[in-house]
Amino acid sequence: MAHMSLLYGTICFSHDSWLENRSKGSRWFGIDSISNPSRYPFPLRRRVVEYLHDKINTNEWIDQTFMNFQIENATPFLNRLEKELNPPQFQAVTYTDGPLLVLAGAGSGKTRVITYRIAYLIAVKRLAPWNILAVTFTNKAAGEMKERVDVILRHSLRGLWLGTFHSLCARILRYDGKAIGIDPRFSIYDTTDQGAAIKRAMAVCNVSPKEAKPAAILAMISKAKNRLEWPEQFEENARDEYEVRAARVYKTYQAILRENNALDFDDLLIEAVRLLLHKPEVGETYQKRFQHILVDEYQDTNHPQYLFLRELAKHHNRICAVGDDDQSIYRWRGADIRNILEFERDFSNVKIIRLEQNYRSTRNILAAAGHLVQQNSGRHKKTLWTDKEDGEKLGIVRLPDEISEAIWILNEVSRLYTEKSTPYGRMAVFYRTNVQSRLFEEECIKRGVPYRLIGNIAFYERKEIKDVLAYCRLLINPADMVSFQRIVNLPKRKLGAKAVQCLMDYASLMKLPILKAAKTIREEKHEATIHPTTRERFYLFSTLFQKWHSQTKTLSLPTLIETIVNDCGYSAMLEEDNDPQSQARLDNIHEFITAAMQFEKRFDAEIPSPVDTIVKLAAFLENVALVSQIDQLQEGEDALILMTLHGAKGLEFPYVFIAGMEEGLFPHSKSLDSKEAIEEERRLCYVGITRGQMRVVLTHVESRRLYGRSEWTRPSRFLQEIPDRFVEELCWSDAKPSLYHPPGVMEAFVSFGGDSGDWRKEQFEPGDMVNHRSFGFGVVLGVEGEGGRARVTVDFQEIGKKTVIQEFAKLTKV
DNA sequence: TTCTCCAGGATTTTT
DNA sequence: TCCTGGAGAA
Ligand SMILES: Nc1ncnc2c1ncn2[C@@H]1O[C@H](COP(=O)(O)OP(=O)(O)OP(=O)(O)O)[C@@H](O)[C@H]1O
Repeated sequence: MAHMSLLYGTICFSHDSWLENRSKGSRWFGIDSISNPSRYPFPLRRRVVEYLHDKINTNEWIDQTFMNFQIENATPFLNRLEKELNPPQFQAVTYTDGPLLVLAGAGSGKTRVITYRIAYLIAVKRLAPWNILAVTFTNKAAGEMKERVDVILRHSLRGLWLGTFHSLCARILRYDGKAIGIDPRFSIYDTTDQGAAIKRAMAVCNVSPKEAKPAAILAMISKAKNRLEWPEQFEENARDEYEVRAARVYKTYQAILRENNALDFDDLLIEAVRLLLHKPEVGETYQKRFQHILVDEYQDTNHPQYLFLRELAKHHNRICAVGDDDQSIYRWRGADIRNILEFERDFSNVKIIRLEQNYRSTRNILAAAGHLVQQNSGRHKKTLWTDKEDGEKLGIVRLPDEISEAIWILNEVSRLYTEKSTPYGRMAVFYRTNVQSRLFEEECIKRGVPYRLIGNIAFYERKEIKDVLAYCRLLINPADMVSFQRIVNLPKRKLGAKAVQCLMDYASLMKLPILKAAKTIREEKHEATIHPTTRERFYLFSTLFQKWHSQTKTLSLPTLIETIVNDCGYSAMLEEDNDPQSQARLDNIHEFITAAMQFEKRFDAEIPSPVDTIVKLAAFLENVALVSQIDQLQEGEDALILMTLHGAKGLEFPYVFIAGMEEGLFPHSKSLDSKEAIEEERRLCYVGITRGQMRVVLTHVESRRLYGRSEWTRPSRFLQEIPDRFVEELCWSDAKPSLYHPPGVMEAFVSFGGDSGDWRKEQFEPGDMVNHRSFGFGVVLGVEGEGGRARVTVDFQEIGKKTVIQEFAKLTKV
């Protein structure tokens, strides 16, 4: 993540013309292209190095003259590589004569190859980090890789471009997007923001949300963008009336984004591609610069990403991609498997290396996964072997319902923890859909098992955080109407929907940034649609931003955000209202401010020259916009990992539980009617199983509750596709599960087997103040049932409303 | 303009 | 089952 901040080194903000020039942002937020390093704010020596690097491209000269890298003699390093890599891996790391594709199964060390290859290029091939571009699937993977390379090399990686496609494209667009008319202050719109924009677009086009779901239109637009179809072509290709109207919405949507100076996730990619394709002088700079390109998880790249790579690799033709077609699980969002299958055709003189030794899993796990994925058609046959022992067979457990499923898995987790001293962090529970996480979470809470829930509602998608972010974004990008609309009346400022709509129309008409419109509308004598007092309120609102903007020179980043939160009345609003969630919201905001503080620390460490806080804010926002959910995984904390199967990609755990192995859930009901979709689900299962190092357990239930309705289910076909000899059926206790257990009975049964004895006979009543071991204080709202088995609903100060089982929660009256 | 209540839809996966 | 958003009243 630290690398993110580098790109802001050259951004300059000028205070004089704030709010001005929506389209010619350069004056306000001028960014020097990397091709013009004359204003590079680094110490002189670096500046010269990079300048020359760009101009003459000779590493040797740079090395001898300036580089302060302390790389030992290359020979010990090579010896080390030979020791830590097997021969094909070694070959993949050291082959540098042309395009290279590493096609290999799970756990064969593909990521390891990328990591060592970066180190090799720097240490042995004497490339400057500056000349390397590496792409990973998540920011977390990028961070880890950077750390690994750091450890291997022990020298500065400054200048190395390592990140996700989205973050790298954003970076390029901030530098050079202005060549294709993109203001470098652009906001990045996530799904929620897109929703707001598409609704507006639909309103403009007279398409009601009833006849077409906004999400469906967005999906169509995203698909079109993945094919690089602009609204015009999309309209030409429209096959029916519906698509014609969709095309109109698409066009309007794009216009709105542009007006707001915003890009959505897809735009980041396709605009970067457009830049590279249509501005050869810009493209060339990058093509020359990146002598080596490395890509992990290549099987899940989409068409724009492929074009991005193809363009960048044009000059040096040295691209190294690694991937596994059996692990392609993102075709539903446009990933194109042809990228990896036709790699040989796409680049010239391609060398293909296969890795066949798996270092991760036991034989049973590997064989089970292998047999499963063999059911798929049209795949590359791969050999995968291991010199590990057979290990335990895969466990398959049948349970009566989803509650006992959670109980069973947590029993197992607790058992591993107490009996085998397995740290929680070495165990993970995977599931197909996010809803499933809830029961596991509740069960963890009941038992006091520390857990880490990955995904679901990402921290930065929480309401309160998005609100604060909207204030920040508006401060950076005064044209951002989606952010404006979000917070202009939050806290309440008596600025209702109608008035806001009028102002936005006015801003569009006058081609003014929305914030500027809010400011000037007061003086606008001819604008009769908005009441003068309302105009005054808009003006008042705009002065907030003016004030903050004038403070960006003096305040630190966290203080600035704190000032914003206080000045705008947001914290007061939360403090005053009686919603039990408010305290948790405030805490989240503080956590956000702490994150800003940490970010600033890293930023300052990387960019020594003083930088205006608003630049840091911009960098921080970008960092925030592009973090993915998996990025929440923290090292060093011992907690059970809960996540979707998709999130599990690229990770490994000694103990893996996969829950919900039922037809209609996994494979998901929406995938049942197409062979391709089923095969993708099967690959997902393959990915899940191959995450396991020592033991994998698959659970399924007889009946599952969905939307409050219980459904009978059938075991997933994937269970049958694993040959019996790799599997053992487990019972959830010594007794054979009978056909039907009411959930309460199950729970009681299990709880007596576990560590009980601590539950009290104490009776709670609504209104009682109680204390909970991990949730702190709260007020009882309601009680259901009696004694230790009672379900007590408590409104906790810290985390809000929760229902707990008395005997597990260890509640005490205060 | 804001608040409250009710209906109806949702959850497949995510940068 | 829970949440969102729309409609209608204050
Ligand atoms: N040559 C090796 N010697 C020892 N361990 C290795 C070797 N190569 C890889 N490993 C280990 O094997 C495990 C899997 O490696 P890695 O994650 O790089 O595989 P991968 O092919 O990227 O896996 P996947 O595609 O399933 O995500 C890691 O724990 C890694 O440290």
